[in-house]
Amino acid sequence: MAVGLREVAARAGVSVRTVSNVANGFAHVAPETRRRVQEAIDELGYRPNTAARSLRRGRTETISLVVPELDSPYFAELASLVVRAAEERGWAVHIDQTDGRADRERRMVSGPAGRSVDGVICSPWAVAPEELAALSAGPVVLLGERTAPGRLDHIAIDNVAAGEAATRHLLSLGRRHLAAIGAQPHLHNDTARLRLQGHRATLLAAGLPPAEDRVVAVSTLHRPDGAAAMARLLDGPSRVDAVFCFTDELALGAMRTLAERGRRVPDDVAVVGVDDILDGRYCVPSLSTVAPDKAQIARLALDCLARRIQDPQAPDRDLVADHRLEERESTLGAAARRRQSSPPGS
Amino acid sequence: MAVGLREVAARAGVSVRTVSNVANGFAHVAPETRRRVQEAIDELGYRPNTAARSLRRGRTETISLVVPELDSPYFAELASLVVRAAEERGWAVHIDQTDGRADRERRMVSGPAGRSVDGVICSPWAVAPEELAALSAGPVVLLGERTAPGRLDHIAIDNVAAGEAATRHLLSLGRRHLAAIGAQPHLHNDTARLRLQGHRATLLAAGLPPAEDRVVAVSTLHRPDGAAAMARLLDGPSRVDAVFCFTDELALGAMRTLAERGRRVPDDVAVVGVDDILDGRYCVPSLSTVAPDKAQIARLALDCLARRIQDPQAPDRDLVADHRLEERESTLGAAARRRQSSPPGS
DNA sequence: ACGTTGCATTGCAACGTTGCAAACTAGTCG
DNA sequence: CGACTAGTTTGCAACGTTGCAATGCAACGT
Repeated sequence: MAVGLREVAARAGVSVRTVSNVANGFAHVAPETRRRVQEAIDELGYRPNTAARSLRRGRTETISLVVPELDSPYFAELASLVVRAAEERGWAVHIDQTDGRADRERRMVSGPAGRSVDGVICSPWAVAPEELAALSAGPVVLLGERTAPGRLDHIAIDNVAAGEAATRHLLSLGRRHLAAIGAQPHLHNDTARLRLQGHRATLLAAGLPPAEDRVVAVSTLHRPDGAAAMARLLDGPSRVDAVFCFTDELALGAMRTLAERGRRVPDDVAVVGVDDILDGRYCVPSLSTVAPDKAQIARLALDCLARRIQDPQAPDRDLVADHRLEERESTLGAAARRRQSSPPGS
Repeated sequence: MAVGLREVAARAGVSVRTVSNVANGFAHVAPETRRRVQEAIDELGYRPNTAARSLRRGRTETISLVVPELDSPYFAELASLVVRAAEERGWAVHIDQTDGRADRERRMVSGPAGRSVDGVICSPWAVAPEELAALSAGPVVLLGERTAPGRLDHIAIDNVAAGEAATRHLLSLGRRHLAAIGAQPHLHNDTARLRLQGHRATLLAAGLPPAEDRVVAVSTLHRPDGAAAMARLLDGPSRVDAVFCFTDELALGAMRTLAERGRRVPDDVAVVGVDDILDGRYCVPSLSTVAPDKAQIARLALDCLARRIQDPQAPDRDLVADHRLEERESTLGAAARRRQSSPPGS
C-alpha cells in the first residue's frame, strides 16, 4: 500500500536516486526523465515519508510552539501568526500547552521536543528564563521578558515603555487616582514587574504619590482575576478613577465588575489594557490598549530560530518588538468612535 | 554530539537492543541490567530519535488538527481541548490553518499530512465533506455538519435542535420579531443551513410568519460580519426585537452595533449566539448562547481517530455531541445575574 | 541424565530516504 | 583522435530505531 521511491522508480524505469532528485527538484535531471518520473509520481500518488527524510537529513522542518494555554486570546492570536509565518518557511508547527506549570515548561524546552523538532519557541511563565537557558537542548527562542542576559535568544516588547504609555495616557485624561491590576510578585517572570515599573515611574514623574494599596496582584491573567481584582479595588478605601490592567483579559474582567457595580467606563473609571486582543475591539465600550506588534513578534521569533538552527553558536540576541497605544472608548468614551470611524476587521 | 542507543549501549556494556528494551519499558530485562542501562541513559541524556522511531514503527504518534483559523475563539478553545486530550494519549498535535480556503482544506486532508501524521482532525469550511472523504489518504475525523453520509467519521452537535433551542428561548421571552444572522447559502457547509432550519421550524410551529428579510447572510462568521449584518437589519424595514446569531462572534458584533445605535440589550433587542466562547461570559451584557460541549467534541474526535487508526476498515460513525442553552444577560437582562451569581472561571 | 520450559540477551535486517562518489554519456576542444 | 568537461544517472551506505528469530543460560520435571 505504501508508495515509496522504490515503487515510483520501478514504474518510471529509473533508479530510486533519480526519483529522489526529481521529487526534490534537484538540478541536472534531463527534461524527458523529469517528465516521466513526475508522471509516475502523480499516478502512484507518491508522498515522501517525512520520518525517513527527517532521519536521513537530520532536520524535521518542524518547530514547537510552547505557550501557557491556547484558549487565551493573546496566545491564540500569536499562535495563529506563528503558524502562518512558519508555513511560509515550509515549517510545520507543533503546539504544546504548559498551563503555566513549571515542570511542563522545563520538559518542553529540554525534553522530547529537543529531538523531534528543529527548534522551540517558548513563552515561559513560571520558570526563570535563566533556568530554561541552562536546560535547553537545542535552538530555543524565548518570548517575553528576560532581565538577566542568558544563553538564549529572546524577544519582547519594551514593557517599561508600555507601562509608561498606558499610564501617561490615563494621566493625560486628567485622571489622578490610578490603580494597576496584574502584579505577579510570586513569579519568576519579569513582564508584570516591568510594566509596573513603568507605571510607577510615570506616576512619580507626574508628582503623584505612589499608592501601593492601588496595585493589585493576581495569580493568573484571565478575566476572572481582573474581575476579582477590580472588586477588591472598589471595596477598598482608595478612590479610583482609572485602571491600568497588565493584560486585556484582566481589563475585560475589570470592566465586567465595573458594569455590575454600575460604574460607567470611562466616565467614572477609565480602563486601559495590554495585548490588543480582538475582543477588545468589539466589546462595549471598546478597550484602549497597548498593542504589541504580534505579527512582528512572530516573524522575529522565526527569523531568530532560523538563524540559530543554521548556526547554533551564533551570539545571543535580544530583540525588541514594537508596540503602540490604541486609544478607544474605555478611555476616550464616545469620542473614540468619531476618531476611529469604523472598527477594523478581524 | 548526538546520543543514540549505540552510545548508551557502549557505556552500559550491553547490546543496542537491550537499551532499546529498557528505554521502551519492555518486559524481561533483569533488574540489575535495567538499573545499569538506565544510569547510562540518564548520564548521557539520551533521548529517543523520533524520526527513526516513526520510520521503524510506522507510527508518528502525531495527529494533525486542521481548522479555518486559530485566532477565532471557538477554534482556539477547541484546539486547546484537543491538544490536552491528545496529550493524555501521548500524541503530539500539529496545527494547520486553512483560512477557509478550499485548496488548503483539500491539501491538508490528502497532502503531506497523510504521511507524517497518524490521523487528521479537520473542521472543514469551504469543501463539501463528501469531497474530502474521497480525497482522504488516511484516518480522518470531520468536525461539523455532514448531511450526506460519506466514508469518514464525523462529529457534530444537533444543529437543528440548537437552532430550535435558541429560537424557543427568544420566543419564551415574549419576542415576536425574530431575526437570524449567519446564513451562508454560498458554502458547501451545512451547519448554518441546519441552524436556520431549526429556527424556521420553531417560528412556524409558533404560528409566526416566515420573514425572509430578517434572515441575514454573512460571508464569514466573525464580529465584523455580525456588526454589519445587524446594521443592515436595523436599517431595514422590519421591526426586530430579538436576534439569533449562528455564532457568538457574530452576536458580539451585533451587540456592538446595537450599542452604537443606542439600542438596549436585551430590553430593545435580545441576542443569543452559539459556541459559548469565553468572551461571551464576560462581555456586557453577558451573552446567552447555545453551548456545545467542546470538551466532549475533542474527546470524541480523538476516540474516533484512535479507533480508526487501529482499524482503518471500521465502519463510519456519525457522533452527536451534547449542547445546552446558557441563558445570560443578553436575553434575560439583570435577572441573569441573580440566577447565576458568579461568572464561572475561565 | 536429558529434554523441556521460560527468561534474558543478542545479531541481523529493514523501515524510506539522501549524501557521497563513482560511472556513464555526449559534446567540446586541443 | 584522444583528453577533457559538463551534464546526467546510478549504487552503496548510512541515519537510529525496532521486529524477528535465534542464542545462551538456568531451573524444572520425568
